[in-house]
Amino acid sequence: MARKVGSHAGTTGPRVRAAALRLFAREGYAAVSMRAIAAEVGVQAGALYLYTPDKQTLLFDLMRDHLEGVLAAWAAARPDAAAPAERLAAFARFHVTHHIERPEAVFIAYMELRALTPANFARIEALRRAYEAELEAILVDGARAGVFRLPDARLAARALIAMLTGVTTWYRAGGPMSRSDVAEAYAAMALRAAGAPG
Amino acid sequence: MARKVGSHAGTTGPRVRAAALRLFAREGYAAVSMRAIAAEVGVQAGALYLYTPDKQTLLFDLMRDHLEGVLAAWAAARPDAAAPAERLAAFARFHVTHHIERPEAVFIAYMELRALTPANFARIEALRRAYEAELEAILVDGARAGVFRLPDARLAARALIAMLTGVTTWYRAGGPMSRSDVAEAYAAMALRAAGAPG
DNA sequence: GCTTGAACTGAACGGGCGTTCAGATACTCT
DNA sequence: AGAGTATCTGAACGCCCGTTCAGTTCAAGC
Repeated sequence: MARKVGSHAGTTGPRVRAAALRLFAREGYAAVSMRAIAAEVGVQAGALYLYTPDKQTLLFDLMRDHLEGVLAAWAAARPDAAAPAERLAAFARFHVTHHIERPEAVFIAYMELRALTPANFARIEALRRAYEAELEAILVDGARAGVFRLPDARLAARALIAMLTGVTTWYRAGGPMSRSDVAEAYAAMALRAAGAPG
Repeated sequence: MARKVGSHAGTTGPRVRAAALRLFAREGYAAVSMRAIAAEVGVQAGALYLYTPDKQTLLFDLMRDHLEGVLAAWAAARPDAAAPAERLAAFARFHVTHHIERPEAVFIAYMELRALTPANFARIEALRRAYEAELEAILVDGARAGVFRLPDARLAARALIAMLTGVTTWYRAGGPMSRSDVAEAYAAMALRAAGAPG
């Protein structure tokens, strides 16, 4: 037996990545075998190697795609001309709504860093720092303008990102709060944490 | 060859747990073999089974000890009679200073939940909820007294714990900030995020 | 100093791992 | 219709996994 009916790289490739995303998030990279991913797709393990050179690259590609997606989406949503408080609120709302929609990718990007080879880790870290720098720039601008009261912009950026990202650990669709309710609540807390007046 | 010179269960047992803690934190539970832990201790893999019934229990014990330690330390430090704002500041300072000292245990307790069997997971989750409830009670008291402005106490408790725990992902001893500097900065942000006046 | 039991070794168990590859089949293009 | 190629199978490679256990050695108590 060999090629399957209806098989097509254009559909199998995405299904491989989707299965890997789901399984890596649920069980962890090290605990997921290529055979398990293949079974989820409905294929033998060897077939996966038509779509990724190896397991490590599969993980790396998922992380890179996620982080590049976050950066691109923020670049498109970013209100450049607004005042710092408005920019911070926009960032918080964006971060929560974007992350709440893709908890699996978020989980992987933050938890499987240690599973990356050093070279791949460096590339992912650079993307993470670039995103963190976006928030830090807002905080620095606001502190300079005297509208934020912060102990330290770098520390505050890290604290706020941790707070905002934490939403993915508990939010489940179908609960009492809508996504925009949650985003608004987090944005209000972020503004207050930054010492914005109001 | 068999028993080693100077061997003693009173020293090997703790060394097994210490090695497991370090390796689980660095590589992840699934990626660490019993043979790797044994090598770290300077022993053969079979000897580990004098100190733990199996690998799963080793992980569970590390998590339980950590969480019970957090709860006990907070129970000892907790200022019961103080006003909500002072209690929140105390909680934030305690959480940051306690967690900053044991980043490996914190990492494991938050990242390896998925590696637990369902029964063990339930027991660990109960401890985590008990700790979260401590913070939530402070927030509820403060909101009732009108001294905090919160969207939702449960959401705020989760957001604040995520923010405070995030310190372990970046703080390294020997940096420009002392541990108490960091704890103070986080406590100030937590108070502001809760809407405390000042 | 001898005995006894605690501490540990080294080998083995069955099984799963990531990856490769020759061969078989289904689709596509002419 | 036939050729060529993209897609997938199934078996195999060497290696590592968690756990068990008979046997060996050290340390402690009499």
